[in-house]
Amino acid sequence: MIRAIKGTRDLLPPDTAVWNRVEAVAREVFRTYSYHEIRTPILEETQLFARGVGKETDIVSKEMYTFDDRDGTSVTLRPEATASVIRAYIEHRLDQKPGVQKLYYIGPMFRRERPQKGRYRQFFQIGAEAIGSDSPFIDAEVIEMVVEILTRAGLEGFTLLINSVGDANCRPAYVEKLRSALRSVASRLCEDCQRRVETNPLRVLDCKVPEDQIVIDQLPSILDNLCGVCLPHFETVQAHLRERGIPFEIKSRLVRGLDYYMRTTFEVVHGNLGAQNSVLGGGRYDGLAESLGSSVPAPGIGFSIGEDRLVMTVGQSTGDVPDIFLAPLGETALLHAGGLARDLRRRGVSVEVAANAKLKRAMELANKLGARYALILGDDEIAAGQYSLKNMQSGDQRRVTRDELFSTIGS
RNA sequence: GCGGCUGUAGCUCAGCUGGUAGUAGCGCCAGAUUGUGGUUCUGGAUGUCGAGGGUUCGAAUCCCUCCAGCCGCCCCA
Repeated sequence: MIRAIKGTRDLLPPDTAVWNRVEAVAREVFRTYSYHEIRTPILEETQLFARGVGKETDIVSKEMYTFDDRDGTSVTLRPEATASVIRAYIEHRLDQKPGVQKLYYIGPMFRRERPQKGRYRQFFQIGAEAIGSDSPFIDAEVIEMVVEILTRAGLEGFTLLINSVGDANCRPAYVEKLRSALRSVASRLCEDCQRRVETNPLRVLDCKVPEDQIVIDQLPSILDNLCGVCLPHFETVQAHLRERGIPFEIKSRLVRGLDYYMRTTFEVVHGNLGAQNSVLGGGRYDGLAESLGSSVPAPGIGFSIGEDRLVMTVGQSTGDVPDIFLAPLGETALLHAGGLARDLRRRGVSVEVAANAKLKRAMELANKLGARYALILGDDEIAAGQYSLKNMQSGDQRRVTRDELFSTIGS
């Protein structure tokens, strides 16, 4: 048997109904914040991610699906979408368009990790980017929007974490400060952290080993080391969030794994997701466009929601059920039912027709499918210009004319 | 990439220390006389017991390898 490859999966009904609902909510929220959809290719030149996401990140260094195209260029299945959106922004000179470019996307991403609960090799993200403004107002608006999407999608009990990771001005100095502080306490840390002291000191802050926490809590905080631009920026973002009544927690140890983040970063976590407790991550990336070759500055901020994780958390669906199930008796009635089904469908009614004529079987199916009504069409009904309409829940059955049928079901 | 656990019908599983697969539950299909579901009863279909190899007279049961899934590490969404 041929099966879906490791880390990928088929989404089947009724689950797809939940996916569709979540996406519909997201699109509706995006619309009200005047974001517009962008669709970029799933396949990109490898160097886009090497330069955009960062060569040293785990994503680029060991998780990408990369292969040589037939002409020899190295191509990659996108592991995230921000780099592509910025590429498109530069390529199509979207900086020439009026106002802040607000773009959103929904689609599959690919990372070759070990699959786990909430972690797949093909996974879906719902994300957005606001490009062309470095105002903290935009940061707050983006965060508000994401909270709105999660809430309206039905997510409960989540926590919004925010932080500032500084910029090219203050972060390097902080990293050095952190590194030297770490060297003096390294012996009290876990093996992984001892390695990180040299490779990536910021990652120590994200360590989950309980014994390390006491040591880590004593380390210098990025928030005490922000420069004269980053600090007021972060304070303004917080002021806006408070003004809008959005609850958040400052987590100075919140570190992101993509190189392009600067200043504001944020994350939403939820308890039901196991080790993969993050539903969403995002942040500001003012230098990204330039590092991808933009001749003009294009400060931006964005996020992406892990759709698989969101769907997992907002729960099950019973799926869509037919409004009415037609049970024609005999070939003549079936012909008639075909036309009637078409007319109902044109009125927006969802209809299923039993093609095999046995009434008992038809009623059984109507019941199993959860149809609200069943309509029996025998020769005598058709001759009389009336159908037998049965309410499947109450069991009531009555004769109705075609017009009565439409007015009963159509609403 | 590294650990741990798991892998028997569509689904959830039983099958003790090896003896040649379950009357299990749910689901599916078909019946219980003529045009009516949800309850009940009867019957039926479906498995190379994850794959390959080994031990053995004999393996779903023991051993090895692989594959897949789950959980954790790592990382992230």
